[in-house]
Amino acid sequence: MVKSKLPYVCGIDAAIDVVGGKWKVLILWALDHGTTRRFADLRRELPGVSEKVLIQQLRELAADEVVHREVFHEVPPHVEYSLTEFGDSLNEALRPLGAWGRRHIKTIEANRRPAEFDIATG
Amino acid sequence: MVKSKLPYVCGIDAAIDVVGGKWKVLILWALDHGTTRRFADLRRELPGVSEKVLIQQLRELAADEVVHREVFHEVPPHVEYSLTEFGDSLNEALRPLGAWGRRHIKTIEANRRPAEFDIATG
DNA sequence: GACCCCACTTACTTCTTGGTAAGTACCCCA
DNA sequence: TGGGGTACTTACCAAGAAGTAAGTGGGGTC
Repeated sequence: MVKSKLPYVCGIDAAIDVVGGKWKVLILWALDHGTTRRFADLRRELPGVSEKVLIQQLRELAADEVVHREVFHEVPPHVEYSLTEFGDSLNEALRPLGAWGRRHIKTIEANRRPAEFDIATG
Repeated sequence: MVKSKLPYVCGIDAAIDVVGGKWKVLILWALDHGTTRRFADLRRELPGVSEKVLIQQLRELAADEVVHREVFHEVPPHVEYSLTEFGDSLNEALRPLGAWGRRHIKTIEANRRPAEFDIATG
């Protein structure tokens, strides 16, 4: 995702900057409805993400105050990730866009791979 | 902007793929409310965009059936860009996200430049 | 004839993002 | 003592998105 230059010229610009990483909306989705997840849980829920990138995006979301990171100093210690209220409001704002994408996902995919076939290649 | 791998795992993934270029939401905004614009108009309305990137993003939006490109074979010939109905529905779906970004733009900007000052540097 | 506008196209470079793979440090269990 | 789990960090590399700059080919204007 391409970062917009600051200052943002409009709200969408800013919002997409927050949400534009390859795995960020998926992380937001995984933490929806007040869900709490550990680092290793998220790894398992996002097949294909590397540890490096997952941490990177979690840190960025935390820096944006969208995700809350809490360390539990128990034995053994662990870390829990959840949405902040701010993150929750972001997820709400994303819902119409998600619905649009879901509604048109076939069209979008088709336009994105004009060289491929939808039928099985023999 | 980072492209998601196909097939998309959720609608947001797909939508952000359509809208994720650096200038795309700005183009969508410029063409909002049935507005029609020429290439040169858009260049002027998006200060900082290069011709190469503007055309590239217009072509991608057209390939996604979000933007309509019409050539007028008059003398002199020219080209007009406008939103399709599909693009219009996308803009509608983007509005809540835009409102969220606008509401929190100060917070987002502040979190995005922790090393800079908001007061003028002397 | 020189210059501007329109709508691009092309070649080259840089910068950012993400991916790969390995290492760290600590704990528990058998 | 070897293996597994937790939560990272680090270094290196590749792909792609965007930026720069120049060229194209038409027309119209002074």
